[in-house]
Amino acid sequence: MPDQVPTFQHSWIGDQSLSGELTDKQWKILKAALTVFTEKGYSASTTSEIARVAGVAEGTIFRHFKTKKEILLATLIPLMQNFIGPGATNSLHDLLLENDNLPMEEVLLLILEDRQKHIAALWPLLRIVLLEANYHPELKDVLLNNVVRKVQKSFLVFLEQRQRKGELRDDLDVWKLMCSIFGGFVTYLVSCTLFPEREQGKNNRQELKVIVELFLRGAQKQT
Amino acid sequence: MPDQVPTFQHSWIGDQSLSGELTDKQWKILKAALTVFTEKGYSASTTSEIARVAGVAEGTIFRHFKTKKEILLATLIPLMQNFIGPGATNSLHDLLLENDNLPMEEVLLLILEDRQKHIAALWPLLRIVLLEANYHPELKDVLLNNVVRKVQKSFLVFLEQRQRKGELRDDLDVWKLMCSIFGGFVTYLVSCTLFPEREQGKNNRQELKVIVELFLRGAQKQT
DNA sequence: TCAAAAACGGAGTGATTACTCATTTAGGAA
DNA sequence: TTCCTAAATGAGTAATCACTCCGTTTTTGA
Repeated sequence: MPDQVPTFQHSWIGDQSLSGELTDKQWKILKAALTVFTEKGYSASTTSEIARVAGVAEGTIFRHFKTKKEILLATLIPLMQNFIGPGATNSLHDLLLENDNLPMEEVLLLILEDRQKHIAALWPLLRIVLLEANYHPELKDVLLNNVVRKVQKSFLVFLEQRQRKGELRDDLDVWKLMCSIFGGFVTYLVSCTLFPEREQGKNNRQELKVIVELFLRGAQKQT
Repeated sequence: MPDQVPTFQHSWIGDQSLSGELTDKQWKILKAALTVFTEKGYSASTTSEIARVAGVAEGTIFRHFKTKKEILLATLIPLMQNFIGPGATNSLHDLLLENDNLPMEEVLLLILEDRQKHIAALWPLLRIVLLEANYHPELKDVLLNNVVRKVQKSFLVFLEQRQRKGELRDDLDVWKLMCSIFGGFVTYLVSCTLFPEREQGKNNRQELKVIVELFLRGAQKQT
């Protein structure tokens, strides 16, 4: 059997994303684990394959991690805490600071375009996190508290500011407004991957503009 | 080890949902398989546990199904074709026929309430279907063609009718309108399960009304 | 009523699993 | 060079996996 070449390169992972103090071997193991888990899911992955991909002996793996599950957690939890979470909020935060004076419509478009690129780049990682969070409560906790809640908070603050400026209706909960734009956006992303034929040849920015406009017509203060 | 009592009872499955011609044993096996897969996922489930839950010998399983994967497909594919798919479209179809004369807002509210109940009742089944579709293309195909596309079509027809009546804007694709209401609705459902504390004590119907109103303000023809 | 056929049971198969452990290797200090 | 220690190794282990085989029981049909 020939060696399989991993189809998914984790080029976006910096050394600091997994943990501060990692030996060369630990680093190789976690990177290999991420590759294998990403391709087959946790249950269908084997420690022997992780060892093979990492280029170390199987015994070495269990010198650094007590169990297979510990490998999963040691891989995904630091990535959520140090990479996915900060990556999601920092970029959003900067974007909001820099464009505070722009009209709502343009800021939202910038945000959605930025998020779309970000999600696309991280998709293999996000996919395995979302899937495995269903079976491992430890992952679900970290996902909720270090990613979901933080992104929510940043975005809610932004919407509340705009609400105070009078650019958004104040007769209903900002949460509902967030659900509306978030839902429309995610549904568009899903629709792009499930039905690529539908979105082919269309201008992505134009499509995002429609989503923003549809949201704002519902969410803006009545003139 | 004491026998485990399945925590998820598939009381909603009718005999005809899985297949027309099933022996008693086959029926027991598929029901047990569904229970076990639902709890642990496909990869982490074992044929010996399925046999135990079904109350048959492990050999009996492989008399009826060649492989473990065949059990998965024989369980989920008929359920999608005969139960999830029809259940989703029939109810929608009836509801639209009966309330053709009602204003858009009320019909949408009825639809969302109906869908919410339906999804809640089927959730354990839908969950395993959505999760395993990520790893088994055969499931993904059936899910797309026998569930997603059919629901879409029914709903698109409804929206197009209302568009022709002048109740919805005709300056943009109905698809976008569908994405908008669908996204807002699904996001609300997800938010209810992820953050139950947020929705506790609130009137569900009232919350759905807000979603509908938010959508319609964006999607209705400007007066 | 009875023989042929089909269904069933459960011990058993080799392969594979997560994980262990005695041994080897590597690298720095004396 | 010669230790010493910690890291790395890979053959090995018991358990478990999906799946088979064959004797027994049940069903079928005439």
